Amino acid sequence: MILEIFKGITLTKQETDRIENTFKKVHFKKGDIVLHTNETVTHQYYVYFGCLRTYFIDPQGKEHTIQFAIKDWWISDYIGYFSETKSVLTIECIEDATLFKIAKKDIEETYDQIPKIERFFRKKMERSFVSFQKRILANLSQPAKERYINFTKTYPNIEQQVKNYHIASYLGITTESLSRIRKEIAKK
Amino acid sequence: MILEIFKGITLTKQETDRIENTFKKVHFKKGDIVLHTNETVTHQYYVYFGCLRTYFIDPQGKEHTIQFAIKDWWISDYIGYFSETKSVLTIECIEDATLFKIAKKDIEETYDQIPKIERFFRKKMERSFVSFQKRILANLSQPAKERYINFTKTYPNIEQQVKNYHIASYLGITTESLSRIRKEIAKK
DNA sequence: CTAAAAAATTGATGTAGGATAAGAAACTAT
DNA sequence: ATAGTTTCTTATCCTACATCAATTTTTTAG
Repeated sequence: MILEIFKGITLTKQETDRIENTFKKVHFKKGDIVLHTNETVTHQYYVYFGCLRTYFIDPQGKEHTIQFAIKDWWISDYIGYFSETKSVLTIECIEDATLFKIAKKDIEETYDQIPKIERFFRKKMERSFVSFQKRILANLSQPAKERYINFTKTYPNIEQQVKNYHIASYLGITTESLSRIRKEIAKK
Repeated sequence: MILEIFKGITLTKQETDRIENTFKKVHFKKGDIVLHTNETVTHQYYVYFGCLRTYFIDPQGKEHTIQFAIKDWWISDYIGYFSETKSVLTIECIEDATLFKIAKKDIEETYDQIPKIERFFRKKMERSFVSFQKRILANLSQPAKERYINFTKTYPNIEQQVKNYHIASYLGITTESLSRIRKEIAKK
């Protein structure tokens, strides 16, 4: 079951064992906080099922959603995780979820032992990088309505699982504005 | 000289040779376009000196600066580069520059031969990922004035080398707005 | 099934930053 | 040096989205 994560990669028995020993299965209930701010970010998480998000609370107390994650996505506070600083994001479970978590130190050891795994994560990182760069581009060049339409097209599976105010805070607008945008789209 | 890029990594003579053969030194003049849109993105570039930027031209014809690069930074249209699509960004030289360019296919071969190099690029990717995620966060949570102040603090070396309208298009505002913000800051 | 809480909508009003237009300042090249 | 070009500034007006304040609708818990 853990091996679904690495489908497409051929692994020896020994490698499989190692991986099965480093990933831990964990469950969270809707509303649970997987990671609070100002904690050490020791793990990243693979979503086996359910839905989570990471968000940032700005100095005015407003939430900004950075990332959603559903089945087969990975999630963490990657700012804290990669730069070895205390968490700046909160990871919240927004639909009951089963995750596989892996410790940063374990994964780095695995990189030494199984280069195929290091490559897998390098490529995953490259794909995320592309999507975050596209998001910066969209934020700079499109009005809220277009960003919302694109969001619904790009992440139809996510839209069904999350609240409107989660989407609004991802798009960088208020829940009231999103409501007006939705109304406008609906009447056509 | 090329090896400055990999300072901190110990390489054998053979590895050094391979690297010296795959990186090509190239010069560009201020105003030169290193990559146009809608081209195949075959290379990424290490800046030995000079200054470049990548920008996106939106459907209304407005430019949006995605990235600057000065000495010791890397630059490319990473959207096209990693996702194997035609370029969506333009790479422009904004101060006479000397670059080392490396072909994607060469670097991927190098990854097979020198795992230390794959690791170097993985870590570089992780650091970029962090900074782009911080930028998304800043764009979502700060007004233009604060984003500008942070920009000047974070990239003092870049500010001196680029035009105000480059900075404006990086911050997601017009050059007129940036002018007002600068005036406001100056009068205090 | 129902009360309470959470989420979404709607309306009225405010504001940061955009658009347009013009002029001033700073480079650039002869 | 000086004409031409590019960049920056300033002023006026405008718009997308925010804020505030009620409701209405939906979800949740007993």
